[in-house]
Amino acid sequence: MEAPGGTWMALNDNKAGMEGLDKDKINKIILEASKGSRYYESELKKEQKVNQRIEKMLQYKELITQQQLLRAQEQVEKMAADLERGRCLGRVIVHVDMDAFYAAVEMRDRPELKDRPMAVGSDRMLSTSNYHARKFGVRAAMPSFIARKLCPDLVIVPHNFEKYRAASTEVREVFSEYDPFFMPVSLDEAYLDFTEHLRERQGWPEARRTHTPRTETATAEGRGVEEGSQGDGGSADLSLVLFEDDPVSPPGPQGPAEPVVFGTGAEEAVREMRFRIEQRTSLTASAGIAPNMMLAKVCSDKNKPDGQYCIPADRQAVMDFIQDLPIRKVSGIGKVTEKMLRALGITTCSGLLQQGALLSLLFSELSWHHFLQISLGLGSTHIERDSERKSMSTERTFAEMSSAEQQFDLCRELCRDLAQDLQKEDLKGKTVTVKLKSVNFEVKTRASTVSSAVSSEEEIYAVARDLLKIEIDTASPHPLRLRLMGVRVSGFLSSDDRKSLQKSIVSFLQSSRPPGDTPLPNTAPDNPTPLSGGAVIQTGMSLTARPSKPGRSAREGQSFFQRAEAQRLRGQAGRGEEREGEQGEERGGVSSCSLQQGQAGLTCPICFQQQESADLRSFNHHIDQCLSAGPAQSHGQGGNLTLFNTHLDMCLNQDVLQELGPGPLSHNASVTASTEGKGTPEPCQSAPKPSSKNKRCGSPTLPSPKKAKGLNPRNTIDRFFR
DNA sequence: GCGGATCAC
DNA sequence: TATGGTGATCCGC
Repeated sequence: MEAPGGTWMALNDNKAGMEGLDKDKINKIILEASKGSRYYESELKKEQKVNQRIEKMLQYKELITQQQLLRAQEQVEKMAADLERGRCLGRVIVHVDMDAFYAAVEMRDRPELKDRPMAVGSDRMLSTSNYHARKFGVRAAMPSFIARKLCPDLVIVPHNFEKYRAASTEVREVFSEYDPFFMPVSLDEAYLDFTEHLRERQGWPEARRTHTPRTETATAEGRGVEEGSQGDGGSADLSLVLFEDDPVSPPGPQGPAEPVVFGTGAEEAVREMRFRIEQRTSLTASAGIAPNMMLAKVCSDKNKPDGQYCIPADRQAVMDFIQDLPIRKVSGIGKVTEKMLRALGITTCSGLLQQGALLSLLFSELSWHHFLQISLGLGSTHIERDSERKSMSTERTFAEMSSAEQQFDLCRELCRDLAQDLQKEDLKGKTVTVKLKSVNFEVKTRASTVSSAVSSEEEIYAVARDLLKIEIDTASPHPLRLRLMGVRVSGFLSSDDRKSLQKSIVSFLQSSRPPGDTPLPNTAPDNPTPLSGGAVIQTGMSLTARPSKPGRSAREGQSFFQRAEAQRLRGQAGRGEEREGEQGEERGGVSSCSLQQGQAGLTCPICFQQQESADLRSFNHHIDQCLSAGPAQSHGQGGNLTLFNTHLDMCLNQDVLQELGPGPLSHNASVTASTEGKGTPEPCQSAPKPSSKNKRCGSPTLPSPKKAKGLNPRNTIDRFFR
């Protein structure tokens, strides 16, 4: 999905599809509609702040001496040389982006929308628009009332996420044939590593690269008649084979459903993938091919819609491409950064390189390293799957709310929703954050970290309520006039915490064994208060057990069975509407439970008798029975317990799963290992990711941050601009 | 750990 | 009349 963009209030002409209305006219309409509104005033204020930041930066720049600059220049050059040495051109990275995804899905399913300007969204805000509407200046993240002013005939279609998810699933199935470990960014976007595919593809016979177009009548709507009103005329007339890549003969002109043969090179392979996506979904995709993710992402935008662009694996080609590339095109450089850099006279990537020394003196280390990498056309060459989530939140915008009572009610409601979401992923966190936005669009967040992780409505609300109360009391006697409230939970238990809890569970289970049995040497030493049997029994009684009280140790709020269920559900449902929990399908889940589930059903960990039903709920019920009957009932054998321990390990701990070594997960495991920075035997190191969570630079070819810091600790003067 | 900002989608 | 929701990260305290 295209980013909102826009330079403050004005229209962002960054993107394609701006042929219709006069840009000035569009901007005028937007301004007219916005002027005087609280939103507008707030935007002005924000802009002022940025301007001040820039002012400070420029003032500081004046203080920089020639000598400082020379020293900095040296340092930057050294760093650039190091980066250059680590440059990797050996991988073929592809970024795929579906064209106007939501809008395209709606148009596919409702052909009458096809030649009308339309957008997908709510009454208040648009998610995306079709290319027809874009000519009017109607864009993603635009409020609907402005869109209607720009284009009175605009049709606004409400979201239908089920459909988008379904389409996305189909697209991803195609992706996985080229890279089973592709990295989804959102429903409509992904990075793929084509390197392996291309290696294999070299030996493929033509037949394996031949695809027959679907006939027009194959599906309900078909892809309809492209009227070629947009872009480069759609892809109905696939002129695929006239590309350089492969000498295969073109199909006869307009032959009915003539098979299409694709070449063996990167561009042909990507063309083939896009062709298959369109055949499969009647949706078009754009793609970028490049030696790294940063470049691939920029490339996919270049020939949008329904096009692709390739930067060959050649240093000069990369540098040529980078030369005049506007910095704003690079993912991670947003409105504010662009403006700050523009104030320094930098608008293109080559400018970043030329002004490297200056930037190293004006920006934080992380920032100027990032800039330097961009300026050299470097980026990550390894595609890592999503890491574990770090927070979960829910927030809502509403008509002005000033009554404290209502605010507390709403807060509770948000906590309830959030608790439900947390439970779906079986998460507990220690930090609760409340977000408030006033009717003047001023945003405040207030956080509190508690000693034991929370996940239930009551637990979260207990914290959130206090935070909210402080704000209300502080503002008193004035009421808080809110337009938005949100609640977030973060600080999730680490996998180490999970391990320790899982050991605790095991030790609990041991405690229910008859005396005389030697206990497993498994008790968590770092958990001074192992779970009391009562606690587990209480909270583990059933899947509908009420939330646990505060003050308990980690994760005990849910039984193992609840968690197994949660994990299973996780494998089916995504995380959210737009950004899904992608790796759910590949990791863990019920598949790892086959150890016990297998043919006959599940084995009860208490009585060690097989249960017929594989249904977790009834199984859980059985456990309840067993537990109520008391430990005296249990008569397990050591063998079974060991087996069960193993099972617990597998089900409870995804890290353990990965450590289990080769197998379907080995790729993941190796990726994880390499990102740990423990020496990467790979031919290509992942370029140090600027915005990576890893503070240290992953590549051994990089100078240590320490060195840079020691050189000029005061270099980082971002704070002067704030 | 907290809070404000920035960014992506 | 009227400008979203979710998640991540960075920076300076």
